[in-house]
Amino acid sequence: MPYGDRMSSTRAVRTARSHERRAEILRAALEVIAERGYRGASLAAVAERVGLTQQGLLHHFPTKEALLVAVLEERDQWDAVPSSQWRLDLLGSLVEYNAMRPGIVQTFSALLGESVTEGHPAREFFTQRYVGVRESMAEVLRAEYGERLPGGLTPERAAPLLVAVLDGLQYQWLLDPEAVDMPGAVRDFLELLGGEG
Amino acid sequence: MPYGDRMSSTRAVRTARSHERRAEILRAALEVIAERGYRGASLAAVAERVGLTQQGLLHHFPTKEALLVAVLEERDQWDAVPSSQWRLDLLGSLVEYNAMRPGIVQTFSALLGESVTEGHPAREFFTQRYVGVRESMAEVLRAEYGERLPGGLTPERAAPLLVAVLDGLQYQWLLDPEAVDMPGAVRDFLELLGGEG
DNA sequence: ATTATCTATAGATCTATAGATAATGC
DNA sequence: ATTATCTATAGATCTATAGATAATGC
Repeated sequence: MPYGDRMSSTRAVRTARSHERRAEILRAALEVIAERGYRGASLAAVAERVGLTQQGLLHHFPTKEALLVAVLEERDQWDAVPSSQWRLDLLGSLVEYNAMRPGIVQTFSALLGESVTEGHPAREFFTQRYVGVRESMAEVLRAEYGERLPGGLTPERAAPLLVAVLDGLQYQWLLDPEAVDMPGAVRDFLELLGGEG
Repeated sequence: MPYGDRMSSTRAVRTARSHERRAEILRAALEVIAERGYRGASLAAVAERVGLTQQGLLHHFPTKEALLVAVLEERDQWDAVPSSQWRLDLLGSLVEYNAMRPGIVQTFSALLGESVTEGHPAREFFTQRYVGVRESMAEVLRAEYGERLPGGLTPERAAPLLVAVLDGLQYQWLLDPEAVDMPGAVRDFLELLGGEG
């Protein structure tokens, strides 16, 4: 189908360019949100970072909220945690990796903090995300330990604690990286869950 | 000293009135910050809640930042945690109490989240607060268990975990109160720290 | 022809200052 | 006389819409 081919290859080029631009914008948005939060991030600040005017940016994302939604959807990175294939002893390494990317952690933490306020466009996203993350964590814990962890908890009781430790440590670490050994603390917690060794 | 007396009683009345007004404003600010965060909170919204114009409010607090500082200083409530007199088994009850005051928890959590962004006026406050809270928690743990907790951790290693659990659970609970038993989870964690019983 | 980007601009806000007026307490 | 509050307003922003112009790819 030459016609179809021409069409789709044309489109492919166009969307490739467009996707590139969108990706640039999303990267910039991620940075600006890390620095100022979503409410404090202006479209103009994001646009400037990719050499566009604010109105030029709105060609790619029709509203500020659409931009945030795209940022949230893009970032399965911060959903890299779960999946039934996961092994618990990878968690320490994952946190070590996060500790090398303070920007991402800061964007995530700023958005999570804002999301508890009323009418925040990320609220539903985070609510659903935590439902899923708790379930996945419980699965991972069950795969590792069965119905009862060495520490005595069921996977379902341990999961929210594990998630809370990860999130809570991020705030302490972002505020005072020198004072908090985030990966070390996570490993401490895993040992606590898993019994003496 | 009749003169001194008259002076101070006059002042006492004035400051009493003024303090009352300031307290009203701080309460309103707490609410508005819970709903919209600090950056999203407008002076006009706070003022309206106490029946003032925005300019009238600025008579009591000269800038928006001064208002936030006053809010943070006022709230030793969220610093009610530490002190060497504390007993660890009160923590569950404290969290139970917090679970009945979602407004306060939400204000705290929204501010903590925002505070990791650049140039946020609460950043230094939270950084210092966590240094102190970790130290106090370590002391409390040491008073209870000595140099080594039953779970195997030192007080200094356990303290950031305990604090992280408290903060992290608050976000999960604020987003989905039905799904998260915050006081129960805290008690689970305390048992984990303290060994089987 | 379509897509990307720009200029112009409307319409809301927002913080903060200046200065007038009312209320309070000697 | 001091304190509390108000009106008026400056000066910045901010998001979003309308419509023109440039670039891209048939």
